[in-house]
Amino acid sequence: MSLLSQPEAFQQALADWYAIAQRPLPWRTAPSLYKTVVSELMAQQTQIKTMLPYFDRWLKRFPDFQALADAPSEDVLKHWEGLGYYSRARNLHKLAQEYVALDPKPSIAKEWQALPGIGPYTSAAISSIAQNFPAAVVDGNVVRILARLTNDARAFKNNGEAVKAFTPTADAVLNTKTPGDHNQAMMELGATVCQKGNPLCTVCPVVQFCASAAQGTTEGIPNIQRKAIVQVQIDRLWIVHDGKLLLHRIADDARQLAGQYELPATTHFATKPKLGKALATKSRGITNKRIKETIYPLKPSSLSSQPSELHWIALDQLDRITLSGPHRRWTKELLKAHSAAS
DNA sequence: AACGCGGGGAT
DNA sequence: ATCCCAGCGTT
Repeated sequence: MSLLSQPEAFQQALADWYAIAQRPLPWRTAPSLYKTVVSELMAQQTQIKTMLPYFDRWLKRFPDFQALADAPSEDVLKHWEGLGYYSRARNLHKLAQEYVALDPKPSIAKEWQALPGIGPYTSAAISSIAQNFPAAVVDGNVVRILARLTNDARAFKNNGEAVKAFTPTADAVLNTKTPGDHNQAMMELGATVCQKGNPLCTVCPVVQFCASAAQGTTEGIPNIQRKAIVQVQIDRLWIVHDGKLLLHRIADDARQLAGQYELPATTHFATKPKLGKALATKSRGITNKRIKETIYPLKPSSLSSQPSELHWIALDQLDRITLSGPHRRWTKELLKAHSAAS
């Protein structure tokens, strides 16, 4: 059996599997265009499992395009807090405002792509899933599946190059009768069976079409180069006084974490504060950085000056502001220890 | 074409 | 510790 000579047989095997194996996701049980749009924006570079609680909260607070369009932006950002890639939230907000004013509404992939936050992948996903438009999605899952099905061991410089390379194949195997289910089935297969490590070929519904399975080369495909990881060290301060915590507010026009709060770093002060024994050391990875952050306790009396971007936030008001994800978590941890100690 | 953007799940 | 995730916008 060959993928490209018998695309209909491949499509059928995939569809039969998807009908029984698909996960019950909240945007599948009672589908709507709005749910499709929200889920696709949230799913960009984010695992489905990670976004599920965010999706539910979002739908409760912003049940439709109009409610989202009317919401204040602080509210929108607050509901995205912790999910990362915050431009997605700003784009989704703008998208809702543009969408409610649009007439006629977008109905094909190219029209969706004109809206903010919608690129080639998301336009194909929305139009195929919600509007039965025949556009093939090419995400990380689809790249992996197609590279393996065709036993393509080429080395790609980055993910974008691989996406481009497999787009013609994705178009060629698309089931144009049921493009939405076909696209979701491809991604579902990649997420649950054709995984990066330990692919479950013995239960794969399309293994008979898979050239890499026949050759035993599946696990090493696709071959995509990665960027070097950069190590970063940041010293931060834990300054509590009179029931308030000193936090740094990132500028609204910053490229990174705009408008969000974080624990102040020593670099935020004109003269580096004198540090004692560390309160905690945290390590995390983001994109191509490995960040080590050491948090030092400091008495406010030892501060020489206070830059304007630093703000005292009452401890019982912390839930009202948006902190970057890890800093929200650490703040909660340290407050717990702080109250236990006092 | 290359780069920056977050945070977390899985191994 | 490392890879990668239902990618996009900017440079």
